[in-house]
This record gives sequence, C-alpha cells and structure tokens, in this order.
Amino acid sequence: MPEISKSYEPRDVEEKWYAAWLAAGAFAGRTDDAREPYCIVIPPPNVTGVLTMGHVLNNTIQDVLARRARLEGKSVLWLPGTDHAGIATQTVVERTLKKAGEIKHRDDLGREKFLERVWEWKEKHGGIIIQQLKKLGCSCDWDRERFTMDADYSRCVQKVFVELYKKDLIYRGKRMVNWCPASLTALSDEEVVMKEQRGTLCYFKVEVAEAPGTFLTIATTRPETIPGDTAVAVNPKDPRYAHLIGQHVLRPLPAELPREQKLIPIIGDAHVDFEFGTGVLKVTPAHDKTDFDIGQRHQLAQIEVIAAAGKMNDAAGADLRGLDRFKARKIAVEKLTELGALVKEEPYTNNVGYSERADVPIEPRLSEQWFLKYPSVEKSRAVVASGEMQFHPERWAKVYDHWMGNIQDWCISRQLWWGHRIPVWYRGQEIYCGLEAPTGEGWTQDPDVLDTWFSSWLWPFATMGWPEQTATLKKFYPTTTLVTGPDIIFFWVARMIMAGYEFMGAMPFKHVYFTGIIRDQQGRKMSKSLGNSPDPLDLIATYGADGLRFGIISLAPSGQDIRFQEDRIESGKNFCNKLWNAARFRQMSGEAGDNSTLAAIVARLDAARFDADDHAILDRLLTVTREVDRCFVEFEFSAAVQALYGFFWNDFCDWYVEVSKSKLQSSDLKAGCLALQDLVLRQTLLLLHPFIPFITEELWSLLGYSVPGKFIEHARLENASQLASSSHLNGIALDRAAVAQVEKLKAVTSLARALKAEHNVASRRDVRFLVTAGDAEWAVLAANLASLARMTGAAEIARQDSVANAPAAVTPLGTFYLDLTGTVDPVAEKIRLTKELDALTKHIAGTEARLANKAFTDKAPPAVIAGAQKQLAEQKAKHAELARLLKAL
RNA sequence: GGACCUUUAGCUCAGUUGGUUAGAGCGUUUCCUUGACAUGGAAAAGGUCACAGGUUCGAGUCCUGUAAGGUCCACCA
Repeated sequence: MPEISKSYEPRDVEEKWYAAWLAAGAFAGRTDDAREPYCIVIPPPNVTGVLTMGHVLNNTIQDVLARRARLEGKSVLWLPGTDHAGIATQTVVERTLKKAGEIKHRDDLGREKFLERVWEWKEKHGGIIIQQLKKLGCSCDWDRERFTMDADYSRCVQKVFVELYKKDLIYRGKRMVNWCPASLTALSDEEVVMKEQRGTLCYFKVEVAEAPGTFLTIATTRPETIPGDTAVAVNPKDPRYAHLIGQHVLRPLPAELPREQKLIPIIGDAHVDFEFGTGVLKVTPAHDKTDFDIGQRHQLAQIEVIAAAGKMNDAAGADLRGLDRFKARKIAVEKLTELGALVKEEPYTNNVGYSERADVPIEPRLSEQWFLKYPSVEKSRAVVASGEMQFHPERWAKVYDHWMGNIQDWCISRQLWWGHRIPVWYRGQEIYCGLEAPTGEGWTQDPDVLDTWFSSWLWPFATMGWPEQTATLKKFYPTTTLVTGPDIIFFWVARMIMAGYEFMGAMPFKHVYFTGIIRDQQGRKMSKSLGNSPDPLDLIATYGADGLRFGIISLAPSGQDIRFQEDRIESGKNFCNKLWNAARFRQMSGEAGDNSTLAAIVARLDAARFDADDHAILDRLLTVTREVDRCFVEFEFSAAVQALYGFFWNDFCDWYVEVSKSKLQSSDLKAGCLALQDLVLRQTLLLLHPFIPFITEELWSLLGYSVPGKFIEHARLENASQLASSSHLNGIALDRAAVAQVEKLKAVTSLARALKAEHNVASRRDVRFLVTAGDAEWAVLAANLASLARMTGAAEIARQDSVANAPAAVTPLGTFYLDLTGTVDPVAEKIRLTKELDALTKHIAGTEARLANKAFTDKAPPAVIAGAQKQLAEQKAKHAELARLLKAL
C-alpha cells in the first residue's frame, strides 16, 4: 500500500479518480436491473454558459443525492444536457459577429447562414460547462447527454405543438404583448422584470370641443404616445367629470392635423382611479395593456405610433417621426409647452417593465403571436397542494399555488432565428399545422421560433426518448428529485409539471428541492455584470473540488439565500486535510485495514473487550449515522455536513485518536483499537463520500478497504443497510454507563487544561496533578491514567487524601489540584474561586426557587422535576467543595 | 396593494414537539512545533435571542402587534 503523504494534494487525485469512474462506467444509468430506480434530470445549463457559483451549489447537491442513492444500492440515472437558450445564445453570437466586423445586423447573413454560425459557435463553446461540471465531480451519465435542439428532441417539441394545436390549446392572435425593442421579439410575462425608475409626470390640458374654454388636465408619464390616444377616460362616478362623458376633447398632437382629426371622445370607465393624478386618463390602446383593454370595451381605434425598434413612426406626426421613443418623450413635452398645453411637470417614481435579457424597457405592443392555454392545470395544481409532490422547503408550494391560480396564457412565439421553428405553414388564408411541410405549391412556413421554455418544459421525458416507450422512460419516469432555484419556479418547474401530466399522464418528479440564491457579502445577487462572483475553477484550483463542494454545502442552509464566504470553502479544504491526516495516522499505526465487508468486521469485533472510549465513539458514530440519514430524508444537506464535521473532528480526532495514542503502546489493546479506528473510518468515508467523492475514494483505496480491483462507486460492496440504518452497528450492545463515563473524563480533561492555562503553565508537560476523590471516582481515573496524563500534559496524576494551598478545579471525578508549590497567588486564587462560587450560588438559588414553586412541581412532567433535583444536588455538592477550597486558602 | 421570508456572539449561521447555565465555524486574545495534521493543538473573551404585549409553572421556541431588511406577485396613467 502506498504511503499517505503529509498533506492532501487534490489535483492528481481528482483527475485520476474521475477518469477511473468514467472508465468503469460507474455513472451509467442501467435499465437492465431490478434495483429501485433513482433519477435526476439536470437543469440544463445554457449551452454557451460557463460555470457559476449557482451551478456549483445546484450540481453539487444533485451529485450528493445521486452518489448517496448509489451507495444505498439504488439504480441511479443522473441525466445531463444543455439548453439552446434562444435569445441569450443568438444575442451572444450576433454581438460577437458584429464586434468582429463581419456583419452589422444578422440580416446581412440571412437566416440560413446565421444559423450555421450559431451552430459553429455551439460546437466550439458548447462543451465548456460540461467539462467544468466534470471537474466538480458530477456523476452524470455522460453517454446520455442531451441538447434541446438535438434532432429527436426538436421532433418532440414539434409534436407537442401540433398536438396542442389540434386540441385548440394553441392559437394565434393579435394581442398586446411585451415587446423587446432591442431583441425585436415578443416576450412572455415571466421574461419581464419590473424596475423602479425615476421619471417625470407630465400634466397637460386638453380643451373640451363641445364647451370651448373648458379644459381637462391629464397626467401622463408617456407624452410621446399622445398621437396614439384615441380617447380620454374618466370614472363615471366622478362628480367632477361624469357630465362630460360622450363629449370630445382636442388631442394636442400631432399638432399639424386638422381639428376634426384631433377629436377624441371622453368615455367613462370604472378602471379610472379618481384619486390618481387628475382623475383623467389618456387612452392609448396600441401601446398600453390597460388602455388596450379599455379600448376593447369601448371599441376604440388603435393607432400605432411606435415601430418595432422603439422609434416613432409616421403616425406620430411630423415633430416626433423617426425619433427614438425616449427622445420623443422630451420633444413631445417641448411641443406641448409651445402649444401652451403643458400645465406642469413633477418628478415621479414608477415601475417600468424591462426585458430581462436585453435590459431595456419593454414596449407593450400589438402584434400577431402564438399563445398557449396551459394544459392540465388543475391536476398540476392539486398534486402539489395535496403534498403528493413535495416541495422542499415546503413554503414554495404556496408561491406555486398562487401562480397556478392566476395563470395567464403563454406567449410562445419569438421573432428570433435560433430555436425551434413553429410547425405552421401559410398559403393565403389557409393555415396548416403539422410535423412535415404540407404538399402543394405556395406554402410558406411561419418565420418565428418557439420560446426556449417551450422546449425546456418537456425536459424530463423528451430526454428519455419520448414519444417512444423506451426502457429508460419505463424505468426512470417519473424522476425522483428535481434540484433547482426558486427563481425559475414559473418559467420551468410549473410548466414541466403541466407537460408531465399532459403528455406522460404522470408527474415528472416526486420531490423538488429549491436551493438558495448565492449572494455576495453585501447581500447582492452574484452576477457577471457586477463582477462579484469568484470563478469556481479558481476555487477548485485553490481548495480542491472536494473542498469547494464541502464548503458550499456547509454554508447553504436549506431554503435561505446564501451569503458566500470564501473562508468556508477554505474550511472545507482544511476538513479534507484533517480527514487525510487521520487516515495517515491510522496507516502509520499499524498494518493496512481489513478489506472484508463492514458487516464481517463488525461480526469479528469482540464487544466484550470494548473499553469506555470504544463505547463512546461507537455511540457517536451511530448518532451521526442516524443524523445524516435524517438529513437526507429532510433535504438538510448543510446539517448533514456539519454533523459529520463535528463528529469526525471533535469526537474522533480530538478525543478517540488522542486516547488511542496511549492504547497503541499496549500490545494487548492495539489490535482492537485499530479495528475500531477502521470501523469508524470506513463508516465516515461512506457517509462523506457523496459530499467529497474524490478524497474518500482515494483514502478508501489507500487504507486498503477496497475489495481488490473495485472501489466504492461502482462496486456497491456493501449494501444499503450499511449506510441507511446502521443495522450492523445496532448489534453491538452499547454500555450507556461507559458513554457517560467518557463524558466525565472529557470534562475532567478540559477542566485540568483550563487550570493549567489559568496559571500560565498550559504548555508545560511536567506538571503534577493531585486529586482528592472518592474510591469510585478514583477507580475511573486510575483506569484512564495514561491517556489522561497525555491529554492534560501531566507528568503525574496522583491521589491524595487532602491537598493544601494549591490552585484547584472541581471536576465530576474529584477535585484536581495543580501542584505548583510556591507559585500560588492566594489572592488571585481567592478571586477566581469566589467568582465561580458566586455564579454557582445564583444558579442554585434559581433551581431551588423553581423546585419550591408548587405550580412547577404540580404541572411539570416528572422527568423535568427529577432533572432539576439531580441538577440541584450536583450544584450543591460542587458548591460545598468550592466553599471548602476557599476556606482552606 | 397582496403574499412569503429574515432579524440569535464582531461576521455567516444552527437551535428538532416549549424544559438545566443558548451552540458551531470564521474572526479576536493568550499559550504550544508533544512522534496524523500549524490546512494543526489547548485555553479564553464575546449574546438583555430586533422591539412591545400575551399564553404558560416555564418562551430564543407558541400567539398578537410594531420596526428594519429581503424576495415574489399585482400595478394607477
């Protein structure tokens, strides 16, 4: 067996094992066995993307789940892939080509040529994030990697479109949509983010045509759309204006129009809030969603004044024509001023919709688009509400339910080139929808493509070969767990559920785990533009993939946003080093580990020869195993990692390994002690493996725990019960008294060390402790004298009947005196003891008061009362001893 | 406007159905290279659990309200 080096160097180990796992086919999802399936489909990252901290968190969790499931003996498939990410990718490629000076606009290339370039780009950059996921250790079945624009995947998308079209769930209509003037495409409501914006509220007056000299004042944030106004609306219950309904006003712009063309009606509509502004609303049905609705109710004309790219068109009039919409806003105000129509301007803050991708204000615009009436809504809503599909944390179920209850039709067409082309053809008034182009002359296909999410929503089954009833679908659908961020609960999760019911007749996953959002120290979301995100690959280079994984999991509490702290990643690395060195110590202490199964090792352990420390560490091992178990059931990964950290560092290394150092001197105790170390190390490696797969695999191998030629990942050398229930450990009769005894020894050690530290001899290893103790207490101490002396750095620990004039500590196993004749400062010692005594006196008073309270003794459960009584007795005993020491000074 | 979340040590967070003297990591202070590990060991300092009421023998934990911060949804020109 090769010698374990002094410190852990992740790089070589990681590369070696990843290659070995791939070579062994350890990640292959198998359909040819009878084991219980466990399946995760990856949230497909954008094909042109690079790994972010969000990906690290999300994919680490998925890998943890997949690897744990493998260790539990399940048949695991983690299905990977990437998303074509319509707008994002098209924008990136177009921008790059522009920068290179190749084109001014994608039209310069034309659709076919441009798409060729996007595919080239995809081939060149598409694999980057996949390689990065491998560096992180992700155990995906890479042979099954899918892409949302693969030929057969595209086929699924088209099939789904055609089916929904035939069910009349997909329809085309001229509607008010969110138009992105930068990308020149429609967007769904989910792709629009509201941003607060400081602007101006502009008040202008219009004359009532039927009553010259009477003016109405209107407040607006968008004076540039005045040429598109086709009415003025007031609330019919508003006493100020109700009598004017049915009359007309003269719209001030475009100024050049003749009077009769400026006349627009005054209408009454309940939507108008008479508290707001002046209570008079200008109605622009072609450029505002609410106004569009009002226009529908009153059959108003729609005058479009802003063209697709956000520039004013001819209808906007001579003054505004050709101007950018924001420039036009200023000019419109100037024009109103010239006309004497401007009343005032005041600063105003309101919310404006922005295109999430292009980050420009969207323009509500009338256009011909395809819409989807969501299918299987009720089932999808009910499955979450009933708890049949579980959200973790549960509260996201409410958010989901609220959205499902207020669901709006989905605008699925996009005026882009990169994406799935809409399978619809036109010839004159004829429309044909089908998988293949219709036969006959003169048909032209709809130029639009589908929203990226219209392909993503099929991900859980389109990746498995649907619509064929493949073995993969049969074995792994519905999948087990989806791990994703709550920010795409509507974009993706909800839609996948609906698609699952509509096309598979079953929910797509049983659990959805929502990770937190990773933020920087100031609480800002990590983003490329802010430059506040560390590069995960740098972190891997510095701390190792295991260190990064351990760190990110440990700082990710379930369901809360995460403040990133690099020192937690560092502590992940340190933990790996600790694990490494504990294994090193084991290796240096004696022959290589036993390579039989854990169950066999346990069977050979001679429980009768366990000492108290053995019982104590087994007790802790059992506890942490069960705790990790619970954490997996409840999706509390950071708690699992913290439990393992505490167990291994404090209970095993700081105590058990330290006390072992004495036992290893004894030929009598050595074998048993090493066997127990092996047991703990094996179990700990198994429990840790899902979180830190590389180092655990390496140590498992270096310690000789492998069955020859196999390793943890694919050997499944030990079956599910190993990990899940620790049933093999349940067979060992743990001695509770021994466990309690070790707790006392730990307390004694700590108090003795503190005593030394307080007297500035912490580092000396030649001090003597004198102990006054009862026979029973001394018996315990005597049995552990060697390790106790080592742990406290004492040359000797000796029993005495009484000790005078020495600093002392009252411990659960007698009073310890520090034998430092001549160096005691009675005054300081007196102050120290008095302080301790005072604190204790207060506690005793508190406990006594509690026990004297009849209400307490009547109503509190007996166990609580007994506990208080026991506590009081202990406090009093300690108090008496302290008082005696003080008196003796 | 509606809903949800958060508020505990200098920082980031735990704290299971209410029950001894509220914990961890990092940071800070002091000491230590003792034969796994200085990526380490030992000890210590540091908290009126946001605030105000209430329920209870007992509240960090349950209820009501308030404040601050955050997220999502809707949106009034």
